Amino acid sequence: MKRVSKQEKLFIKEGLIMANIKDIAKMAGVSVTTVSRVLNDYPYVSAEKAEAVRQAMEKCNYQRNINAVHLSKGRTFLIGVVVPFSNHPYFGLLIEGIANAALNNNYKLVLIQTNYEEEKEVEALTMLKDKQIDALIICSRICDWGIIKEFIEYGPIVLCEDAREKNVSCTFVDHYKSFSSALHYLYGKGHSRIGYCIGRQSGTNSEQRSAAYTRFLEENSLSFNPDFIFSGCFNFEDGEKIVTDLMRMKERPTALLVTSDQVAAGILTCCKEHGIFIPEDLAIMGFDNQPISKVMHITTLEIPLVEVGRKLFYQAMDGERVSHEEIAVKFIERETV
Amino acid sequence: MKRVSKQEKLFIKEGLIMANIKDIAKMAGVSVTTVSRVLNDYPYVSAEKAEAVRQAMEKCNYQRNINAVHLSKGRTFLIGVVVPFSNHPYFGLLIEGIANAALNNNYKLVLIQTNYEEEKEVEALTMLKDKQIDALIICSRICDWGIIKEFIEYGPIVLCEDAREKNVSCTFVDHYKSFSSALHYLYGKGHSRIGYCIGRQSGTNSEQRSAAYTRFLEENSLSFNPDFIFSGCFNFEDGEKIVTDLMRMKERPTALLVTSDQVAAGILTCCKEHGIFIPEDLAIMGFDNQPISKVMHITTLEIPLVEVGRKLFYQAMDGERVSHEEIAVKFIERETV
DNA sequence: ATAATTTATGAAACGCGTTTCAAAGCAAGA
DNA sequence: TCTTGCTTTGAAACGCGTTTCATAAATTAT
Repeated sequence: MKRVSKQEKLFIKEGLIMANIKDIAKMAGVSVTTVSRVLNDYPYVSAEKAEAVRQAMEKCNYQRNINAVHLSKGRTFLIGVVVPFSNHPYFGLLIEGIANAALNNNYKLVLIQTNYEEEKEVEALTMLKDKQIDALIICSRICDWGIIKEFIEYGPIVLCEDAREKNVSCTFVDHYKSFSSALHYLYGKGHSRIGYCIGRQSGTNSEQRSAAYTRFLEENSLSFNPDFIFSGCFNFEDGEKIVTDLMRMKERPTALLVTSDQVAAGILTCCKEHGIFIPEDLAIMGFDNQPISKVMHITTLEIPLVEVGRKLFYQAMDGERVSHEEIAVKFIERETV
Repeated sequence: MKRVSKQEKLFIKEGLIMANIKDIAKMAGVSVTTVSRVLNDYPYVSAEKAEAVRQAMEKCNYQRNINAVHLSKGRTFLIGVVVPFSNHPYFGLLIEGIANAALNNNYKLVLIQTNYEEEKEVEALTMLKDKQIDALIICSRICDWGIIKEFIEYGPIVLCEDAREKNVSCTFVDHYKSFSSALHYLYGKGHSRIGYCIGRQSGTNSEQRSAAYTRFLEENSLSFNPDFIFSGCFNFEDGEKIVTDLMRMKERPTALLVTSDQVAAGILTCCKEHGIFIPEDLAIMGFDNQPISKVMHITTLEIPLVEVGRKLFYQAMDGERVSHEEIAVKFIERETV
């Protein structure tokens, strides 16, 4: 046991060296147990001893080492959030909802931006295993379910996709249902050449949309044209490429179902520049009801993303129970169809 | 010292109870020091002992407790990032730059969304003090410098504002200079009734812009009209309110300097709907050169935000040195002036 | 009056990994 | 031959806080 010199005692008292709980105990004339009790608002400490502890802490500007607390308690009050991109309105809104709920519950976010690389997703899962985060929310992923399920035993994992057949919690939109209803709405408006724009073609959400589209075509005896499917559509600026592609096509869709209002807004803006009239030449329907859709009068389906984020957080906190929450999608009719 | 029962040994071997370093040492027939040496790629371990350790770890699916590692080593490989909003393109790009650099250097981000509340900013600073994060990047703040400087002793703090006169590192745009040059450009194009749109009126960056505007008016003997300054402009949809305000004004600016391309795009879109011609009736100049500015042909000043984020990260990693990096702003002329 | 409960305190063990220092053997250099 | 440096290993101390269990006194309930 290293003996503390007089010089070090002086430094600790003046806050030049960080004091530890033993220093505080000695200075206050109590045991480390009593100091810990004061720190953790435990009832059985006399008022005078509690005050002595508080004064010692203030004199030394004491701050406990949080890693020691985490080791002892087995919790870090950090929650991991996996997103493919930070700079994207959809995920920005999810993060906002999660972040606000987290701060209201004394949790902090660890943001893991994956760029849709499996290795990064596994890093996030490993943080759960090595106890660096108390829970993990996966907003979008590329890794197989088989990988995720190996980590469930280490802590709560929550998905932002339909996981009703899996033993993890989720908050999700039934994309098959909402995509189908949007397709039927467009069909009811007289459209039979309908295309759609998505971010990527893999993933649970995208598979559901694809299935809905295929089913829709069959039900209505419509032929499938692969050129009517546009992927890689994430941001406003991606609308430009879609319009360029449309201009080149002999046979064009007369309606586009676009899985992001931002992209829909980009398409709309570029169509105006190229003399394509909306909705006469091309009807456009968005998703999410982001603020930009109101400004530009885009017909859309509303998903309350901040609220989804909030629910994801509370599911992650409820580590005892697995729950599956479906989010209702609301139809917002404006001027683009 | 608690004696481990035969049942517990079996559970550890089968991975039903998490093994600790002592279990691995016993199973491999070495000391915990040797196990730690293997874990940390220390050279002085014989090949056969290293292999025995590795096999024991694999058999138990061993994962060390990262909080114990952090306690021992005094580092968590977490970096705090303070942003006012998650859902905003400017901060989204900064975070993207920081996040990519962080992952390339084995660091993870702890995202603290403050909604411009001082209390939240102090929470972030406290994480530095209690050793939960190794460094802190403040992208935008509301708290006084007096608060920040009390935390410098606990670890590296990096600001995204001009902090050349302070003992913290920063990566910044000289907003006085760039705002001045933009004002002079508009003046040179014949405009004397020039307004500007900003997010908020407080903060280092905003003060510099305000000073540049005041100086510009004086130099050119132009009168100050408070109605020409629009604040609360963060997103595309905020453009709508600005255009509504413009329509009500008797005396309107003939040019607008807008501190975000997103807002400029929103203004542009709404002007078109209200019969205001760009640039004939109103010239618009943006900032950042976000992708949307190219699609909509907005004249702008380019700030490479992803690169700024990257630089902020590397400054935070260089805890030994204080550095101040000015970012050059590049003029991009398009069609809105 | 006796038993049970509450209040208050502290020594020591506990969580789990890292590091220091001692010890021993071997090889190279003076 | 002696000294120095390298290689290898492990016991014990260290980091810093939390919790358990023992002890004693005071208060309340039977």
